[in-house]
Amino acid sequence: MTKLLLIDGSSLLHRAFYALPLLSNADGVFTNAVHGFMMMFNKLTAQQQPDYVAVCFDKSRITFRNRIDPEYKGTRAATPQELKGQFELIKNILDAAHVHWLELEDYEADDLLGTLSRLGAEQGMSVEIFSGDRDVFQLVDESVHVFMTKKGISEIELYDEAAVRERYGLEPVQLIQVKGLMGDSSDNIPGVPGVGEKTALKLISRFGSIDQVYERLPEVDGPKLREKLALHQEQALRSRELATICRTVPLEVDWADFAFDPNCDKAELAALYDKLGLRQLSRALPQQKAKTPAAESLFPEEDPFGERPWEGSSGEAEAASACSPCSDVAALEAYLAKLQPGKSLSLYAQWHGAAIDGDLDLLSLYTEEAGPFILDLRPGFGPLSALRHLLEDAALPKQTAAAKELKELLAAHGMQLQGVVDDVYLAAYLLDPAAGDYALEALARENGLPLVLPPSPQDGAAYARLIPGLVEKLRQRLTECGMLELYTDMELPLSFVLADMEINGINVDKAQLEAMSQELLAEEKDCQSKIYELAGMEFNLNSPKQLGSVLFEKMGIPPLKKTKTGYSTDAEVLETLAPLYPVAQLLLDYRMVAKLRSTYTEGMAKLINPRSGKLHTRFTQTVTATGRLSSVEPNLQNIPVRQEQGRRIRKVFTASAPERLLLAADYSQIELRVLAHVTGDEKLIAAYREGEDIHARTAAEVLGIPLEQVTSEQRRQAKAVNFGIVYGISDYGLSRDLSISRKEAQDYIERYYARYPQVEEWHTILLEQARKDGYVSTIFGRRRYLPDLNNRNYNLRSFAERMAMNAPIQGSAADIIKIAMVRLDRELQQRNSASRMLLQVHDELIFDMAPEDMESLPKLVKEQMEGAVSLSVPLIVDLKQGPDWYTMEKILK
DNA sequence: GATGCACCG
DNA sequence: CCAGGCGGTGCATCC
Repeated sequence: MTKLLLIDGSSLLHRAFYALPLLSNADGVFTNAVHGFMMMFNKLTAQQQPDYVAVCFDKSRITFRNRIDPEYKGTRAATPQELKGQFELIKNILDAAHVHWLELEDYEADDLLGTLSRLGAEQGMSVEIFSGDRDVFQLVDESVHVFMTKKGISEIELYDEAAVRERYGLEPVQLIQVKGLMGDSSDNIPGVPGVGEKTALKLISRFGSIDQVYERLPEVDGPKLREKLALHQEQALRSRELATICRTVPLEVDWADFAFDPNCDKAELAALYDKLGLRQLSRALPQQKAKTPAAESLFPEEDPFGERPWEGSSGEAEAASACSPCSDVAALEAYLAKLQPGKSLSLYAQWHGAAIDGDLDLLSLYTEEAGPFILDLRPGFGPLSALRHLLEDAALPKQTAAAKELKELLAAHGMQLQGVVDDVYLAAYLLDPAAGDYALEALARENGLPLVLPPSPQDGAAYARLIPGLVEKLRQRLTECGMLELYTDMELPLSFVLADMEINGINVDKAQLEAMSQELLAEEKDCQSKIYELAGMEFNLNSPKQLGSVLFEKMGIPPLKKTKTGYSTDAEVLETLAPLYPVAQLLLDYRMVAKLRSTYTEGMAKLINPRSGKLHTRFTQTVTATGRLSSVEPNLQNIPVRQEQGRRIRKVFTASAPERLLLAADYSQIELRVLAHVTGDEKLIAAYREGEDIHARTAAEVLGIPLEQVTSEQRRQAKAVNFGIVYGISDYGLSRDLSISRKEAQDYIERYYARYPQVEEWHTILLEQARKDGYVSTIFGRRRYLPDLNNRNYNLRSFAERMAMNAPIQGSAADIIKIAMVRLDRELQQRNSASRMLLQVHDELIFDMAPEDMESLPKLVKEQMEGAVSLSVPLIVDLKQGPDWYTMEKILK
């Protein structure tokens, strides 16, 4: 059978561009996307051996779809400059390779694929479409199949009719109907607001098409959904039109033009590859004629640095050979001899396991004068000592990525890292705290820096050489955003404090922990057998699915709530059922003890460091969107406290010696105090200055009654309202929390705003400004970007609005405690104190207190925390001390 | 890898 | 009524 291969050139070039590091050749021409594209092309054509091939491109941004909806694809970001040029390049390469390509004014590549696949199929050909865009699934039929990129570009998946049916539960052509209903935010196709993929798939699989949905609208479940559909019928039909690939583009096709000959003359292509510095592709040319068997993947994982595309295009063969991992002390000393005093040194460490264990694999160094050096420490740590005088020299400025970990790694070898003036991760985090990932290569690309990483034959790359350029660029951006101080005076100093806290660790009583595990296990089994008895069968209690079917089907208990996938069995449901169904209470008991054992007693016991006998959590400084820290392995920021049985876990956390005590200092209502400050609300400020009970005051204000008459129930409700204000209030959330109707919750909020008009005004102005700026800020200028504030989707927009209202509050509180930590650490160092800061739990600091500090430390901590900043309301810190984290008594200071 | 659930501030 | 008042991590199940 004649085989026609159709390639979505626009989509695949984009895919390749974002999947590969941004590399340029010796002439500064960017080639990563064309490299990736041709690798994919060669692999697929070798595998499939098509008789005809065509590569289709978008011609321009404006197409016939813009006449249907002027906003179509209106939200698309501009194509990056580094990619734009590669579209011309790839067309030249395709010409040189004698591969037919086409583009047509007014149409997208998809439409050309749709039309050519139809024409090919009509000619009796078997058609394969290769794309990175799922929209082409609608073209799949008996004779048209789709190859879709998966996970970047290294894997490809084949979709035939059966595969599409399996994935979506629908016929391929019905996907047009689905997209009409759900829309597509990336193409700016509106769809029906409030209808997502789940609902759309459900509707189409039941009714078959949008037309049938509307024909049989009364049969659709749910009045709200019916209303939404009815309201947006026109938009749904228009969205479907936009989503439909045109299969009747006026094309004059002479199949002879499409003929693909792998053995044609490649001289011109080879010359072009050489000119572009695409060595790997160039080398593959002659072999390609001999039809090499297809490789498993484009970039085999087992040799991640061996055949990467930047090899050969770096134009730095000398530097490359000079920076293979090296463990030779003489070579290192020769390198160090080239350094000039006072010039900064860039450092990048690679290690395995926890950094505090010091298992360094590679340490990459870079200086402008001496270039890169990769120190291979896997054979042993001996060579590291040659660096001691440099690493400990505070006068030698050092630029790093992950300074906290580097400090820890070196501390494990008895070295005190000094002189760190930059950490690109912290800088990048401040610039976009929601990004989530700050890999050096990606940072270099995003910041428009040429990525010239010489390869190294084994398994290291001279990453340190990326650091100086990044530092320059990121510092410049921080300055522009007014965040440089946040970087130099808060995050960077804090990272060293955190390193010491992690290295120090916290003492735990392992024997007690293990005894608790045993007790909990016994209790768990007890609950388990009782539940089995009541259920009349045995099943997996930890499976919400099995549990749901036992409770709500077999036992006939009424299901109160559903989740996306089935019955809800969460604590709220079980608590409601508990008075009537004893099994519900048993399940709650079971869940509690199972949680305590698996996560806390057993989970933590596994993480005790065998050398120190302590728990060394890691504080992550670049994870939260608001500026808070988080804690992992183990998470010591969520040790149980609210219920007595869980709270007992705290007994295992003890001071590091019998004569010492733990000191806990927590800010009282710091977030509400920050709210009072940022809103400038007179009533809130007055209440805090008077030292009033803020929740009771809120109840009195909102209910219009005297403070003395507020009942405890009214106070509880007011407390929930205050939380709501901090979290970004919504009537839905408050109604859930207080088990009241939405209307009543709305009422509460309105009355709150009426009594605290400056809070309402702050919310209004904040959102207005944030919609314009695209971000909100803390008191200290820390930003959070919220692009969804202008999203057309109500849910996404509302979500962003709540984040906007919460982030300045939560983030400012995080800033304040960070300031206190940095200052307290300095004070302790200055005093040469034997007391240690151990933990931070968002609004609380835990110290291990030396006997001689028992008078002074509580005073110092209180002073420093309360005086970290001066707000328009006082900050109050409460202190407790005791031999363990459970047995704590208030200190009156 | 996503989901449900449970723990914290 | 698709799921939600904010910010996290960890365990277990299921796909």
